[in-house]
Amino acid sequence: MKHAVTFELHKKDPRSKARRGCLHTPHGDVQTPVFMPVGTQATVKAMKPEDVASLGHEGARILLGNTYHLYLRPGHELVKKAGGLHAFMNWNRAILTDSGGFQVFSLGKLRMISEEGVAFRSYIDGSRHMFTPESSIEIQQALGSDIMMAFDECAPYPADWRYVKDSLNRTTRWLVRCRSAWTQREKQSLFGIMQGGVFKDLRYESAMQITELDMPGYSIGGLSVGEPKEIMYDVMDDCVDWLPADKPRYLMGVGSPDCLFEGVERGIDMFDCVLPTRLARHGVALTSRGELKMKNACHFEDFRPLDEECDCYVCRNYSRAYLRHLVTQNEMLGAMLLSEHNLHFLVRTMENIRKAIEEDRFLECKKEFFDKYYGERK
RNA sequence: UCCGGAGUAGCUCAAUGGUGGAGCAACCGGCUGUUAACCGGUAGGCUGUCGGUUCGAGCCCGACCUCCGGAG
Repeated sequence: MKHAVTFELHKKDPRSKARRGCLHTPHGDVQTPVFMPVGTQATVKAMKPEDVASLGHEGARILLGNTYHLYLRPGHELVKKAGGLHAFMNWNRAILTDSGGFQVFSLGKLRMISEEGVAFRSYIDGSRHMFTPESSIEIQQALGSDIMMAFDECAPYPADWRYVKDSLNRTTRWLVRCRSAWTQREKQSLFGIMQGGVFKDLRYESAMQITELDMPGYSIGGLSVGEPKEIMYDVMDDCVDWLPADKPRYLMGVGSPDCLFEGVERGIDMFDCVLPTRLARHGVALTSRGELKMKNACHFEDFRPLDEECDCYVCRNYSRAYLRHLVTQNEMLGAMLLSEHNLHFLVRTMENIRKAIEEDRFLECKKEFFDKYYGERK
């Protein structure tokens, strides 16, 4: 049977594990490596869908939505009545939904994990709920995303070896149940998630278990949860080798511009992260010369654009002085413009990376980026 | 002019006669499968002025200055 989402590998970088490919989805093709903006509550915060669609030169091709949040509000049944998440939020390109697994971890105190699933209380009204692999898939099928994520447990850092081992084994058993509950195979795909914390033997164990299930794609979960970056890079480096080359590899929750380059170099195809939009709402701009904290007084009288090398709508029309004014006054336009710029910056950076891989100069592209990003500010 | 009220951080206000605080603003930092337009830190003061009472006054008393309200 043909899967809803297939991966086509176009090219491999001769001097690193970086690769160039394409995800074919029911809502269009997604060129990889790709950064996926996060739209947890059926919206990329402070952005109109049409503006997300015109980010960079090619536009964002895929977004994230979240099972946990949409289940609680407005409820997946309502989204289904609306015609699915695409119709509900007016986004006709691809959507990937997270399973709610991460919330199991991040909403720590409100949950209770068992073999069956996770009992938790709503952070909104304290009401009691239960997520199981089956219910997570049922919700994601109601949402109608192109790529569903398996229901997993993202172990915290630090966590001891024994706990992580038990956790990853349960996550694999949950994956088997997710796969059985997955019925709309011609419309939706399901990715498995590798866990194992920072323990390489456990990562290997997890990889062997999930790859045996022959999923359409695999993600690396449980990283970027507080461990030092060097450890994350080291673990990731091995994880990728244990995943099949003909399937997409998705590093969940990453990242910052430097992490994107490090991930691509190690063979990651997909990334998502709240960082660019959250930083934007908190007054920080990502630029080719590093982060700019727009609340800082040094931008008061600076009439240059955020990034003189950027061709986004914001940089073509607004000055740092104006953006600082908006941000310090807590005007919503400040969050809107910085969100648009930051997402454009990451989407554009990924476009540059894809082009560099095609031209066999990924490592040069990376060095050039880092020299500027961490070099002297202008 | 008279009566009343009020003067404390840049602003709005706390502080039984016993080491003057908070919120906001300012300045700085943090944020990685969004409970986050959030969280944290730093700085900022001859308590309107001058006298008096008291061991001790932002606080009690007097005068003056300024502002607000009322009356005329």
